Amino acid sequence: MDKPADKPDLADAPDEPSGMLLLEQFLPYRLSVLTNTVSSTLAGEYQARFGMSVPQWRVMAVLGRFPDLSASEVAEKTAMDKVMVSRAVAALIDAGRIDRRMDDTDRRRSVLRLSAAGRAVYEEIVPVARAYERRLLAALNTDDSVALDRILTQLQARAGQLADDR
Amino acid sequence: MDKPADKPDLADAPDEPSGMLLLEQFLPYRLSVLTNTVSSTLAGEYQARFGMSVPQWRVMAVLGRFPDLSASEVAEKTAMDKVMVSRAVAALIDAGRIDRRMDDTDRRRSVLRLSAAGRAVYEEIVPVARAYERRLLAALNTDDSVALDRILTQLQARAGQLADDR
DNA sequence: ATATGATAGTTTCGTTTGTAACTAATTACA
DNA sequence: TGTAATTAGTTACAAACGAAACTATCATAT
Repeated sequence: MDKPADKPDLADAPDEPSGMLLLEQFLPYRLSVLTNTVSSTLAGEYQARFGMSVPQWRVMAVLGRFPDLSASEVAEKTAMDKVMVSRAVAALIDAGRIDRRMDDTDRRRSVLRLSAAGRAVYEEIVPVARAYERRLLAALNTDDSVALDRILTQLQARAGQLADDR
Repeated sequence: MDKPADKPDLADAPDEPSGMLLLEQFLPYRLSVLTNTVSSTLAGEYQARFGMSVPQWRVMAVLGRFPDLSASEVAEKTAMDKVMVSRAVAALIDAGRIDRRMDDTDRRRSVLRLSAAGRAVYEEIVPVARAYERRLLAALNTDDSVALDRILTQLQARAGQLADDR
């Protein structure tokens, strides 16, 4: 109560006058820059080689792990919306990388899985993706790696709540 | 090498067979989902109220802190490319939120700063942005907050390197 | 049965974005 | 000097995206 409310402990933080915002210390901004760097670098690895977009790769990634999902199940697991899934699926079918068959008991649904060619591509990309992640995480010591896992889980949960209460 | 490779127990178990990739544990994916959640929630706060896009807000944020930058200096500080800065600046001038004057000693450059109206908007948004960040970080304990700051710095540095060696 | 509403997925349309080409001004240097 | 190479910033065009409208099928209820 007696603490002067506007003198937070700025000791090791570069100054940030309370009427201003230092973009380079602002968490949403830092996350955005990092994510852009990471995902465009990683995307570069498979875009050039396989002509595949990020949404397409996400669809393949989830079908590689969970075969026989419907498009909306894919949407749920990839955090993509159904329009984007629809377009990615169309392109992947066109490229012969996934197969679709209609569900007999519900003819609105279709069931998706990697084709043989699709699985071959998947199995080439997975090690590349893992290698990238490994090189990235090599920047952290073991404790920080563990902390990051926990932190991301907590931030995502909170960010989800904050998005909901509006 | 002799490990039994085929446990048919793929259900929901968080193990990650080496030929597969569990999207929900993959760092680039988790970063991407978190960033989308965070920045669309935050953007919602000022888009509705001020009709301002994310790129526009970034330009204002950096000009609020560092007046009299050129467009390319803004680009550098915001991690945006010059085309996007050009468009955001045009819209902001149009909305009367920033002023531009030509540099006398180099007539290619122009020098940008918030107008009075722009500063008023800036001063309304800053507390909203800070409040959001504070609520987000409240999900973490002090140690993890400190760790996150360090981790983001290290990951960004590494991601930058990895992006360069290609 | 048939009307109502919900769900799966696609198409359409306007906006945003990225790449490349462009204009204009400045610097390098021969 | 004068010509080539850089740099600041804009414009043009095509691809990517999100929101909303749409088609088709299924579920529910009267």
